[in-house]
Amino acid sequence: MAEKRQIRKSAHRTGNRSVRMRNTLKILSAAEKVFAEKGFDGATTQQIADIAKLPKSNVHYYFKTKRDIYLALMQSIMAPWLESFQAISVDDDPGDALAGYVKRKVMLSRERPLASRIFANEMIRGAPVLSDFLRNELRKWVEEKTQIVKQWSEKGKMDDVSAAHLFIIIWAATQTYADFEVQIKSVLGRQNLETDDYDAAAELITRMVLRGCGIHGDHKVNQT
Amino acid sequence: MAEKRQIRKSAHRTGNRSVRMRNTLKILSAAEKVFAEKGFDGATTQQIADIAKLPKSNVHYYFKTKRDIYLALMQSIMAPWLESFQAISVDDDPGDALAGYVKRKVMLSRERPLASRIFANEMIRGAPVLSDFLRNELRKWVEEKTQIVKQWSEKGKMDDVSAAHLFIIIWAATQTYADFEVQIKSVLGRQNLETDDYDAAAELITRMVLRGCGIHGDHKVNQT
DNA sequence: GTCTATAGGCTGATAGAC
DNA sequence: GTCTATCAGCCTATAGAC
Repeated sequence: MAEKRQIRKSAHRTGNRSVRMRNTLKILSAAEKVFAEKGFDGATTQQIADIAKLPKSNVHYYFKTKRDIYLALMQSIMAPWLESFQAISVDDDPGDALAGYVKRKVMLSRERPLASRIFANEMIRGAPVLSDFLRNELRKWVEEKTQIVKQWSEKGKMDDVSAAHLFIIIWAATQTYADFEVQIKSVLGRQNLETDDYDAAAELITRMVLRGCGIHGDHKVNQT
Repeated sequence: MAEKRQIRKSAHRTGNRSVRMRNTLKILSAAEKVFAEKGFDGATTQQIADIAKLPKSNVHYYFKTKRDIYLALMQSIMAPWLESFQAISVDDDPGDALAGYVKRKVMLSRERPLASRIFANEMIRGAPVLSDFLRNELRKWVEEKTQIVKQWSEKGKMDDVSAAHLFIIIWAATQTYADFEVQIKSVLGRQNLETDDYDAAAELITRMVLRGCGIHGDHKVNQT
């Protein structure tokens, strides 16, 4: 009987966990759409529930508050951002490292445009949720890269440019292809952005970055 | 007696018009703050009224709906944008024209950051209000500039780059200093962005643009 | 032109039956 | 884990006294 109960309990737990995971993912996926388009204040739990095809109260069962959904979502959004941070070390060739970074960021804009828009909304609002991330992780990352750029320029591999401004511009140029997609489709006269468009973007951004840094020659893209 | 009435009427009208104008401006100024931070859906007429220091019903007296406030505001936001479009003609030196355009756009980001953020929100939402502007005016402007760039490159004044992608990147790089101001302050370790920071931004963006386009030499900034 | 009062609807969130 | 019913509060917008 003890065994029986344990089996039932276990089956029950497994069942719950898989249902929980499935619904949690449905909610986060729906929330990504709504928060990206409406911003935090404009988004409603009702819209999220509708898109997730769950009753609103069910959404509140998995996430106590709207803010909790937003926080969970922000975690999943920041993970790829942080991964793209790796690479770029002193031992790299600056041209390869920067070209690879631009390429990865453009790919991220293509693959997760909604994530990029939610991040943009968060920044426009003044980063109420990500202010710690900005002050700590990001700040520290830029300081590290500043040192690397300094060393690269001392070795004569590139000009002495401000790493902070350089990355600000790279982020802006790459993320704009996700955040301002409507505008870009209009300007390019496209119904949808295709591989060629993202390639053209990555190529021009890379050329501007490398030449702007005084880096010459061909560069293999540093895939991570 | 006819004169008297006319004088009174006239005085009355003048009084109304000046009150109307003053309050309309107060509302638009307040709305700029609220729409910039909360987006269209997140903004409330109550917040706008509070910041404008007017009763909410008074706001509805001047603008029938929240959307009307937004539309009026968008007009005032787009005016400087459209002005910055002028300049850049075939007769210009490409280096001077592009350097001047970057400079003006960075200045706009500094002077009207809220306007830039409202525009960003509008694009992120999918441009429900500005879609006509994107399809017509903006599209046409880029096509004109594409021709100019082509002629410049045929004359050997610059490389044959995509004008569309070039301007997309310039817009992104310059507007990011308004839209993502929190992030930039964090990364630069500043409490507030100062003249030097905007100058450094304009300088690096200009260098990247000019070198990316294969334009060499010094360039005077084309102020308009 | 101003402002109080209020309509009518939607919001985030919860209680409690199943 | 699901879902109906419901709460208190806020929302846009308007009516109507002044």
